[in-house]
Amino acid sequence: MRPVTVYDIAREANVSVATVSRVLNNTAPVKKETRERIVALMHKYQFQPNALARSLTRKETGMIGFILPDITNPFFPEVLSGFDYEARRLGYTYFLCDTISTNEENERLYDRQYERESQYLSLLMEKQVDGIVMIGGRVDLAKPDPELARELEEVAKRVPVLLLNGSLPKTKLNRVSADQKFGAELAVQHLIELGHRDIAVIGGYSKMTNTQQRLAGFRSAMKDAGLPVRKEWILTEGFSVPKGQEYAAQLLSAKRRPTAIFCMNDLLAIGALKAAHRAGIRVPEELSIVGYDDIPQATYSIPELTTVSLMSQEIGRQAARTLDKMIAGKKVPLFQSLMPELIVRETTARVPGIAAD
Amino acid sequence: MRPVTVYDIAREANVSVATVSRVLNNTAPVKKETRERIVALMHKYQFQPNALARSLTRKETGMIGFILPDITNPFFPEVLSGFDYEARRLGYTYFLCDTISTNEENERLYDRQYERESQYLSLLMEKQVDGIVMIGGRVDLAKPDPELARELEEVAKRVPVLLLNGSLPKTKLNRVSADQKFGAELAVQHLIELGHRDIAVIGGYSKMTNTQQRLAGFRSAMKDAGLPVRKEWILTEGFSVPKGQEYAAQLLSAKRRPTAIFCMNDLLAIGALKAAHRAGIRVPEELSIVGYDDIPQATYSIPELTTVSLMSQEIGRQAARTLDKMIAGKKVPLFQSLMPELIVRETTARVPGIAAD
DNA sequence: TCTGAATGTGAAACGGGTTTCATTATGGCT
DNA sequence: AGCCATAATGAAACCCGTTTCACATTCAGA
Repeated sequence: MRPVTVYDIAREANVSVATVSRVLNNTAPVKKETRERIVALMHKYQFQPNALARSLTRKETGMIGFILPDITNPFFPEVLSGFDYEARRLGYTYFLCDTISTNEENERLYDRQYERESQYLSLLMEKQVDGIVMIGGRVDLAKPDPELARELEEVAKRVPVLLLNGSLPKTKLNRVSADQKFGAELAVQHLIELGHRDIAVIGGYSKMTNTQQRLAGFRSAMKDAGLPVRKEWILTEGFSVPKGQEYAAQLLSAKRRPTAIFCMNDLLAIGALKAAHRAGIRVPEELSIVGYDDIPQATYSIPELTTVSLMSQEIGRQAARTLDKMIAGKKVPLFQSLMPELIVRETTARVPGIAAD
Repeated sequence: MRPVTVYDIAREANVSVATVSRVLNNTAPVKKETRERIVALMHKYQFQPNALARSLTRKETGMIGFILPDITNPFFPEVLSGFDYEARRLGYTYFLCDTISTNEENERLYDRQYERESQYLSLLMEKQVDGIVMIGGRVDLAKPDPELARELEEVAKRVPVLLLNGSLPKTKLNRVSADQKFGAELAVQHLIELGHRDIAVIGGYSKMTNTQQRLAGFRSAMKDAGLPVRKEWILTEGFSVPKGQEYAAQLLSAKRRPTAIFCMNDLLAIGALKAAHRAGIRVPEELSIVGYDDIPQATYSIPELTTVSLMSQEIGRQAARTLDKMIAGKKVPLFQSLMPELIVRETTARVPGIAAD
């Protein structure tokens, strides 16, 4: 059976569709009894206006595209849940666009990710979304992908685009990010205050903006404290638990080993925790570990992770609010920065051999 | 600047819009040179067909609504990622509909969840989605919510609806689920084979179908082995890490305590692990723990969790495939069941005091 | 009583595609 | 040479709302 339309309602109410539309949207006064007759019919037939038709003329859909690299990475659900909260409140629905591929064996493949980003960008345009938010992937590259830059600028001419936790230097795209350098400084300063001098860093991808900024934070904190940075204690390229375990195992098996490890995310920190455990090294007594992101899992581990909170939910919320303003044509700052917080839990302690104050 | 339409292309190519549409969709033969002329113009202007307009006539949108209770619960991203994989392959995009509320303090509120489900249902209808998949929430209630049942049956008349890992007894709604009872039997039999006789169960919600089924599996496995079930060792109402910790702590502090705990999900198991650690009880030497779901975090803990894999990704994939068939009007089985697998890792061992074979 | 403003309503155009139907040109085959 | 199937294309209707414009009423104020 065909869904009921404004025409059906109009016919049965003996009015024109214009009038039906008017009561539907409250856009013009309608005589009380006429209105009631129409409303009654709408209820009777459970009339639901076709959003496609409506959007076609109104030129707004209330739909947003959210492009992210991998929903199974717990950082993104956090951001997304903040975004969801505000977006829903503001009357938007959103397409989730995951750019990772998995093969039949459920292994994650990052190789075609960039291609996917482009595909989604044009798909979303066709779907006439009101706005697009992008996080991760090529947005995170320090050396901006010229292809993506060109593409995004093209897209941004037609529909508001917001970049989260990343940037595309040389382009004028709006973005909201956590201050990565500051976050890293927070973490490293904390370790230094605990007496650590031998601090290693693991994880991240050297090509990513975020990683570079955090590394910069690390370096600046070390420099401020007059501490040397040892190249062989900076192990990048990776963001997963296994990688964390691998790098930490490597560090811990060397003759000289660090007393603290700063991890580029919590997953790595969890891996480091496992490596320490396997090596029989106690955390935090013999080794301090600090993570980054403050995903929920940071409190699941034993001991619980000391970490830097990016306030992921807050980023998501801010994204929704900002995008809404952009859609409404209001002015928004080109760049919004959120200050991370250090969350001290159980994986950090005074450096071994130094008495507490 | 106004986006370019088929009319613009048609005018400049000196053809009618019908012809443009034909090359766009390859629905009828078009003379080679005409086609080339049109294609060239499409490239020149970067023509992107308006999906709204297209969907309006075609009466299909390629959009699906995915309703779930809480994206930050790691089980759902797993399912979703499987769903994403297949849905994308089949040419669908989907709206993510999270029904949980969070207040400004980021606390999760479950109270208005049911209301949200209903709101999303009608929103999705208005958006003209081709299909809807629902997981968790009221779908999971053993005593079906008559309101939801009525509503869903109404919706299902218009658009295919698929229920994941749940059911709505008395309704004829398609569903795909993991066999919860079987999964629980797997877990409990494993413990029994290791010599455990004193087995406790924690977590779940007594009103939920899944919980009841798993409990049934637990009971049947115990009965088959001729073991008694102690009421005070079944602690339900909860699915989180803190709850797991709380319940396990309670069990472990009693005079007589179980030698094994079967947890209704991995989050609870992680909590139990923490409780054991705090109580100074070694896992698995003194206490065996088995989880449920096999979320990625199950391998992050120390020791790694023995758990039951629901093959969450597989459920998501199957959902996408099935929904696609339903949309295409093909016949699909009313109920599809996936068999869970036991994943033995490090949290289970022979019961203390009994030598290995 | 007259007038300008506000109320109430319908006809028709519009948004941007798809699809049906009709028409003409073309090619293969007897 | 004649005929039918197929290719190639356009005009117009359609999908389902919104919006503009025009027109008729009603009402308050002078």
